[in-house]
Amino acid sequence: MEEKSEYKKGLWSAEEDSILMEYVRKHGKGKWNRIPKVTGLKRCGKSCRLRWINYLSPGVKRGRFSDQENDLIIRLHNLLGNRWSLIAGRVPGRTDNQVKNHWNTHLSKKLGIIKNPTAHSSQSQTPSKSSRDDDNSHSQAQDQVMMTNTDALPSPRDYGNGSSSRFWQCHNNDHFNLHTPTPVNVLDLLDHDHHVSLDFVWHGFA
DNA sequence: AACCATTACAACCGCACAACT
DNA sequence: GAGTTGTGCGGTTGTAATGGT
Repeated sequence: MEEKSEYKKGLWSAEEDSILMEYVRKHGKGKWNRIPKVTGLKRCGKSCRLRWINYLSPGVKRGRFSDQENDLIIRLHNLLGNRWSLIAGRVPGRTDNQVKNHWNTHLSKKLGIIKNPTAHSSQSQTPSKSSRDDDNSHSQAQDQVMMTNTDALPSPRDYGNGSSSRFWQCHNNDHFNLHTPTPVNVLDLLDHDHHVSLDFVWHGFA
């Protein structure tokens, strides 16, 4: 479908950003694949969408994560696992990509969670997609953190993978109602029903 | 000052699903 | 119903920035 080198890759320039912002201002979000045709921008629609969502969108908060945000993310991760979009949906101004990166670079280290115990080198995990099959099989260290009732919840991966979160959220609507406009306060659930104590997690945190 | 290692973040890739034709 | 397109998600990779020697 797509020509091999038709689209540019790598970091976005300020000029490209302004083109994309102008397009969204005029046409609104969506139909990302039309952007290169309409604007002449040498970026695929997928890249445009990502750039907008993660960087250009006015609602995106930038800069350091606060302690409150860290705490929130840890709690939500205990509850939801790697459902980054769901977690990000509960952290105002943060995108799933930001949350995911922050978790992988900061929080997982601080919590002593080792992603892939066999692949010890920092970068070179085996790139096999098989990780999709067992990515919810938390490390032992993480299991220690998982002192919630979430084991009683169906694993999102039990329903397949990829966008299974949609399916999952439907099945859990009666439980958490995660994506409704007036959602149940997940933290309340955590505090009252799951008794997640993060004191042990936070000792040593800055 | 120069080099190397590490960190933090931006971006890409592949997959899956829903909507549309 | 089958095929195509658009979108969203999570994992992974690339690279700029920073720190240490």
